Amino acid sequence: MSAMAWTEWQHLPLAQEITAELVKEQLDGGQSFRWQGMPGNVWRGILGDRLIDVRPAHGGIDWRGLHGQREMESALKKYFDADGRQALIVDRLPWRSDKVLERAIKNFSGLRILRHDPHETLIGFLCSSNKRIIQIKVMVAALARTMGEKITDEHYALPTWSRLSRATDAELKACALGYRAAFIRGTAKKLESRPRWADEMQKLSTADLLIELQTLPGVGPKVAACVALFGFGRLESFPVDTWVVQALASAYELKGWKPDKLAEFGRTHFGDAAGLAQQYLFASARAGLLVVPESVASSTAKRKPKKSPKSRK
DNA sequence: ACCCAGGTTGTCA
DNA sequence: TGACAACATGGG
Repeated sequence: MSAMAWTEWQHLPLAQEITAELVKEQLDGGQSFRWQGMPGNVWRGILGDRLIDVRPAHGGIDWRGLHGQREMESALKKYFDADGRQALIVDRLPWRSDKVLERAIKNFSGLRILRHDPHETLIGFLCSSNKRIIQIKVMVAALARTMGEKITDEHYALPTWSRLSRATDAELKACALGYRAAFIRGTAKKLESRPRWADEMQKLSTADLLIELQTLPGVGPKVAACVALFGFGRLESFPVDTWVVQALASAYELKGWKPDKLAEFGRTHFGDAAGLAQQYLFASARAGLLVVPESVASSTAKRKPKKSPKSRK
């Protein structure tokens, strides 16, 4: 394809207003690894085999896509929760009795869990261990460029599990996955013969889904929780990563708790939208905006200040 | 040069 | 079960 043929910009109303900062947090804050920032608050991303631009606009978002791509608007409506279903769910969180959560929600008011494709989510988070978000994006883009279908000269869809199962050592090496290459290949070997794996897993309860996902190589409790949350829309799934460990330790006085215990705390304390709560806490912690209760603040104030991980991104 | 990164796995008590 | 190092790679 020589020149990209874009449609005209079109408007998609969203049930709740969205700011440029929220769009950035949602598209580039660790939920997705397939968007890149462009001039003018525009974000260019790949949804399946579609190349799409979006930008915040009054009352919703503006978007455009390449001519000939199918079902772009319906895909975006689902992706951005245009109906506003999550607003009702956020209100069910225990923010009335939880000052930390209340503040975290206010910090990123309107933040949503994007409804991603399971395949894309699984690939992304298989690459996520011991990597920063920016580096995960590089690895995922390399996988697409090396083995995916071309959309434009610069944009590629993600490869299928069937294709990934046939990846050569050289192809995987070119993606700079490190030890994660074995995760991708191992999971590909298990899923290449299950083209309907996502549909099959969607039928499972969330508890069973998490167990099923963890049978895949490279998928432990945290990656499974992320895939369930972002890829399968299970808003009760509560991923515990390094940021959440820090956040819960400092703001909820849960120092020394191990991840599985923290996950249990998250599920019971935050309830059926624990994953949404997690995302507000995650975003607030990364932005250095997490509120620490007085009792904790006073007890830690005497300790020598330790370097906060927020200085890097 | 050294430390860390949206963790998982294998290996020892 | 539970703690702990190893794991590849890149950036600060």
